[in-house]
Amino acid sequence: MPITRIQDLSLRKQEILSAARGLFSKKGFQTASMRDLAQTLDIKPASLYSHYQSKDEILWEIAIRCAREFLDTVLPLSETSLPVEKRLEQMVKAHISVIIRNQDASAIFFQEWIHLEEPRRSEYKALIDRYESAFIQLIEEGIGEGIFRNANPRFTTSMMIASINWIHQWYRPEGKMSVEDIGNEAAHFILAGLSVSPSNDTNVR
Amino acid sequence: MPITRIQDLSLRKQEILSAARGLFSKKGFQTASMRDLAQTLDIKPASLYSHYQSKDEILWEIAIRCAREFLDTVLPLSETSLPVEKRLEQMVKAHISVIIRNQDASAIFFQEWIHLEEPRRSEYKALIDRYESAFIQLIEEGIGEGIFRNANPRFTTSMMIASINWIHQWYRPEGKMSVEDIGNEAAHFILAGLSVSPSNDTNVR
DNA sequence: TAACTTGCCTAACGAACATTAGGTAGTACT
DNA sequence: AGTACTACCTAATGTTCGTTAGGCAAGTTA
Repeated sequence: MPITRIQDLSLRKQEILSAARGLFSKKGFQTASMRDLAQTLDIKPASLYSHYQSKDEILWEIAIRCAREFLDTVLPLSETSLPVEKRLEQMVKAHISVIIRNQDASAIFFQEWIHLEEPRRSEYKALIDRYESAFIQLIEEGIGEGIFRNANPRFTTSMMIASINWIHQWYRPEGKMSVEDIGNEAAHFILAGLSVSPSNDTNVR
Repeated sequence: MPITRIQDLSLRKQEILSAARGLFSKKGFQTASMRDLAQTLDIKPASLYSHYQSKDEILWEIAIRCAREFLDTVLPLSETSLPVEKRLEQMVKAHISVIIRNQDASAIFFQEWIHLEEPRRSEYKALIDRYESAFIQLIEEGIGEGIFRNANPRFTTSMMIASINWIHQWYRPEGKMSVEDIGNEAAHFILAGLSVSPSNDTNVR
């Protein structure tokens, strides 16, 4: 018996979460059944309930752990003493690396959480809002300093995060782009999109 | 040339599709049941089968019509005699206007089509690929002309479309941004992200 | 040794699911 | 008047769903 009472998940619980992540992200939460999950683990469906009380609880565990990973990894980078554009670049790259390290969980972080039952869904939504707010505030700060062009911070954040999140849909480790390549391309795209330098000829003001 | 011929629908069929669009986009295809759909229309579930043979067929009708709308509206703009960056700007704005005109259908165009059964799913996928290819080719053309920076065309297209598509998730007609505002912001963001002007970037060749 | 815990089992529950069979009014055309 | 079509109905099909009850064998602890 371990001395620490700080509860990490049992090995079995982790195995179940891992299998569920794969299933939920591949087929979607509603489509993946507890029977599917049990079969993946080579046990009977009822046995899952020795570990988790409900399907919703499994979704919740996956979602909340993934959310924490994003928040803990990315948010601290918004408060360093680096210049605004450097901070944003780091956040974008960090966000991408979290996606790629947790590709299955990311699908749940972005999409499947919507199927959480209340009150978990609201609690989760608040986390995401907090996450996005960090980006919005950073962009506002950059605009205030004249580093970024006068964009709509909320709109820009939405576009930015949507464009990055899509990575989880197509990224394959064996593909041509490395994580660094993706981070560089994405950061370049986004920072250029925010730069004050008048792009060569677009006539948008 | 046309992959699937779209015939005109009876009034009742249109009403069913309209209700289904709302339901599928709001709750997701799997979550929304034929019972839900029937209730929305104030008829019995079995009556739906007088009009459509299956739930899959309803999803298919919605998806394929929406796909046609995107392809017919946006693709012709890629072949005009305008400069590359102007064509891309028009395509982005046209894509956005289709999203906003068909907000419910767009959710299906982007996400719910995945639940189509074969062989419809593959046929649909081919349409989307054709759509994306037009953007990829345009970006390649722009890079070749030295108008766009040396980005990865496929990656950039993916980010670009993902960022625009997200609009259907939050746009509300009563919100602060008009369709024109959104089109301008998005086009600026994307074209600036592709411009050759080097911003503060680490890996410019 | 006895009690407790863990992790699985068999078996079944009620509910919800998409779908089908067969029928009936009302309307339109011949 | 007869035919055919439209748009719905009632009733039921078989399947799958999440979940529960109760039990059993092995390992751990007292």
